[in-house]
This record gives sequence, structure tokens and C-alpha cells, in this order.
Amino acid sequence: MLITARAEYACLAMLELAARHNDPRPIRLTEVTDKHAIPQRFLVQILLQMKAAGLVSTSRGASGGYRLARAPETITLADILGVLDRMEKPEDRNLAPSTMARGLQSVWKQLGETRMHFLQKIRLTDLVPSSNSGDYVI
Amino acid sequence: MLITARAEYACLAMLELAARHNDPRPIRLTEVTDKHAIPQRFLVQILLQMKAAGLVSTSRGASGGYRLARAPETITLADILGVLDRMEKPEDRNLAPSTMARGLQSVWKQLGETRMHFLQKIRLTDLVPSSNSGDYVI
DNA sequence: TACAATGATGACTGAATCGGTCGGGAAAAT
DNA sequence: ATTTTCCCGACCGATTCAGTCATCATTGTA
Repeated sequence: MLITARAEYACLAMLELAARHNDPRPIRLTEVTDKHAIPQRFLVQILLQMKAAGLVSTSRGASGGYRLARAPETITLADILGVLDRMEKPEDRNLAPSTMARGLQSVWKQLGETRMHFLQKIRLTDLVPSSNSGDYVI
Repeated sequence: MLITARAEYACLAMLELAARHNDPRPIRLTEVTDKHAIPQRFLVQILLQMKAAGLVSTSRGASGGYRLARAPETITLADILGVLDRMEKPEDRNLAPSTMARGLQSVWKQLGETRMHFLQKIRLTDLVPSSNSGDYVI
């Protein structure tokens, strides 16, 4: 699969935050991990990355938790996966330059762009079931 | 990087075979590895996969080598990368089913389809210099 | 103030994957 | 028979993936 567990967990968590964004109270880690069967310790790391990227804000202490830092309709899957991509390699392979190699490089580049354009079109609100359905209970 | 070294080497080797496909003589491994700076032992493995997938045919012994098993205009990058993808895991993640999770799964599926569709449009002849009969433009 | 509830952080780990390498074998031309 | 080429399975070091652990810091509440 092209999508890592980390990426999927990140998207699910962000979707969960988006679904409850009209409620101003922050959402506890366990509320997300319990609902989506995500390892708690792992999701902490991931949400910390989201926070560092400015997508999520947090408050500590009792009744603390996580909130989206921006409106859910302004956050796309490209934003989320982009955070994780930035961990990725410096990306230079050491091959002989040739017309073929350059042609291929161009294809890989276009492929990446196509992917990004696709992901940029998908906002959190596009994947959140309409928030007036009341399928979450405090 | 989305593209592994293995995938890139496979494409380069196939392009090299395509470039010399009008010459009926098979192409030696070293001719490919020398030109593109690919580790020999590694490319053997890769070409063996291509052969098993029916994309390449071989002949052994002195003056043996590799040839494309089909005309280069009938082989796309999707064909080549598809061979390597088939090594990949059945990949089922163990997450709680929810509307969000299902929505995401649908997105990943569409993403894979978009990628495949893109790669299916690129034939070997599109990337081989001086045989640009195709309509793919870099 | 004490304490419980919550997030923050860095180190660690087992398993898998990636990018090869090694040693030897098998077929075919000369 | 020898050389030239491909065939094949096993192996290996480094890196990444998917978490886990221990411990600390901050905040609300009794």
C-alpha cells in the first residue's frame, strides 16, 4: 500500500477533530484512539507533528486535549500528508545521466504533482459525515 | 521518495531494451548496467522478475542476453511497476470501521487508480529518444 | 496545597523492507 | 572443453516502520 499506518492514523485523527470542531472543548487523546483503534502512544507522536506543522492546537492539564488550529474546510489531505512527507529522504539517486534517465525523472515528478493535486482537492469537510447527525456522545 | 531504486532500475533497463529493439540480437546484462550505473547482481534479480512477468525474454550462453518479449509500444510504465507492486503485502490495517475510515479507504483507492491511469498512458516508446511516434509530451 | 488528569518528549525496540552481495549452477556458442 | 552468458537461492547491513516505555510538565479541581 502507498499509504502508511502513520498517514492513515493522522488523517483519521484529523477527521475526528474536524467532526467535533463546532464544539469548543478540546478532544482527549483517548477519545480518538478508542474510537479508531489507534495505539495511544503512537498517536501522541503523530498529533505532535500536526501541532508542530500548525494544523492542531493543544491544551494541557485536566480537561485538556486537541483541537484543529484552522477551520476544517481549509485543511486538505495534502496538508496532512505533506507534514509526514517532510520527514522523507533528501531523494537523490546516483545514476548515470542520460536522456532516458531524465525522461523518467520528469515522469516521477509529474506523478508526484498529480498525486498532490488530487489530495489538495479533498478537504476534511469532504470526508466528515454531516455534523448535525449527532453520532458522537459526550 | 515514491519510486524505489528497484523500480527506477527496472524502467531504465526496459527503456534500454526498447531503444535497441529493432536489432534482433539480445542485449547483455553488462551493456545495461555499464550504461546506467546499475549494480549487476541487482539488475539480474530485477530482469528475472520482468521475465517471469512475460515482459522480457532471454537467451543463455555466449552471445545470449535479454530482449523485450513484446513490442515497446505495447509496454507501459504501469506494466513494469505493476510487476514490482505484486511483491507487496496484502496490507490490511486493523482499524475500527467507521464512516470516516471507509471514506478514507475510498480516497486511497482512487489515489491508486489515478496513479495507475497516469502510468498506463506512458509507453516505453514515449521515453525512448528518436522513436517519438507517441503523443506523450514531456 | 495536594492530587488527578491530561499532554510532551526522548530513548528504545522488534520486525520488515531496501538495496544490494555471494557462491555456485546451467545452458549455449565456439 | 572452455568461455560466455543467464539462473537461482541464500545471505547481509542499513534504514524505516510501527509502535512501546519511562518520565516529565502543565492544568483543573477538591
